[in-house]
Amino acid sequence: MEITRKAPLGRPRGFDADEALERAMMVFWEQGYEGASLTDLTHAMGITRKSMYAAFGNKEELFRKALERYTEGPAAYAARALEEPSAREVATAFLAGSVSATTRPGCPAGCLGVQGSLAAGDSGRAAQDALITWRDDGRARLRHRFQQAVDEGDLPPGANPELLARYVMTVSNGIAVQAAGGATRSELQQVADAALRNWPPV
Amino acid sequence: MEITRKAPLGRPRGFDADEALERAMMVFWEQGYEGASLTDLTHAMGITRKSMYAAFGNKEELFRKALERYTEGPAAYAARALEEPSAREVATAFLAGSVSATTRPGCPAGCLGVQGSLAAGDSGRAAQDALITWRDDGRARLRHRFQQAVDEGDLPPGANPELLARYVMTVSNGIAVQAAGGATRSELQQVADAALRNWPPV
DNA sequence: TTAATTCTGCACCGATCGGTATCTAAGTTT
DNA sequence: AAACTTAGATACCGATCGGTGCAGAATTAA
Repeated sequence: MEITRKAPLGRPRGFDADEALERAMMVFWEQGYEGASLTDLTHAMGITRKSMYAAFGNKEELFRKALERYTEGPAAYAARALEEPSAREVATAFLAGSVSATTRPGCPAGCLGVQGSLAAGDSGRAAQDALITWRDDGRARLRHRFQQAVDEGDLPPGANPELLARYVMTVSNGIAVQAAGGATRSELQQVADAALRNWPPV
Repeated sequence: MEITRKAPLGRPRGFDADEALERAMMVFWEQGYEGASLTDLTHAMGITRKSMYAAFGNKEELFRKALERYTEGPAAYAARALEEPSAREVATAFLAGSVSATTRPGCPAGCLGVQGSLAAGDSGRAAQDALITWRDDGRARLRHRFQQAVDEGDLPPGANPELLARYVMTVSNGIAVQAAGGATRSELQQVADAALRNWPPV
């Protein structure tokens, strides 16, 4: 025992799995789950189909892993926003993060969590469900944070954390759609500012 | 000359083209452009591929016609909202219409103009562009209406019709995404109310 | 060296994609 | 009834879909 495995058995893979996943994420982000073919994906990843299947399982699992990477990368603003000291700052940071993430130069316009699979045929149902869960999860975290703000007296006792979370999430999703249609960063930041001009919107 | 064509030559079609288009619209609405296969579409329409091609051209034109029908049907709330007497009522009616159209029982959840083709591969680019144009058009109509409100003194002189239109459209798009994720009508109406609690959001 | 293991590259699988050719049946005009 | 035009059904087209089988190359352990 205690044999420290210095290197895995067999021929080592000839590509960087992290970078390949990053490339796959970009393709899904731009073309959506169903719109991204294995040919598109593997060409962007710089590997063959066989290598992709060996490293990631199948298209569906590749999408799930790309979504995880998206959460920890371009969408990390969401987790950071939750750590802001007040509900107002949480909402402000969340929307500002949405704006910058959906209009980042060098990345596809919009949000992978929205346009990855908003409507789908049979083959895309699993991805569609995964994204619904993903958005629900983000909304739940906002709700908890706003509930905490109510408990702390940061928000008035009558404030509705459920509604506030859905409100912020709705504006964020709308920003993503607008960005996918070509709206610029400054245009969307103005919208975000307008959405938070009276906060909380009781 | 002056021969009044009483009936078109040849065998008359054995199906109602309007109803077939309605069915196709529902399939595109639910599955998106790329997610809806010709098999899905023609089965729902109750006709054969050949009849579909003869009556509508091809899949892309079928989608465009389905989008027109959507505009005049489920999305007719938009045109009606523009006729409201004040900017506030326009925005209120527009968002209320969004809520009810995206959560209508018996129809797919969400908005065809958003989820029909938000992200797409090569084969869906044309549909994607058509929807971007469609949403831009709706936003332009809102902008003109709000400009009119400024001209009439209904909105203060400093109001920004461009921003107001984008704000309303953003919330509407967000409502569509939320609806696609299963949000209920009353939940979304609360969001719409919150978004208009201070209007205009200057 | 040898055996075991795993990655790569290529060809290939059946299924489905959007779109069409063909044939027959059905209707209209003359 | 003849001539003409179109609807409907079926089978089919080449291309692409997601996914694999297989042979060979590369590496580790013995």
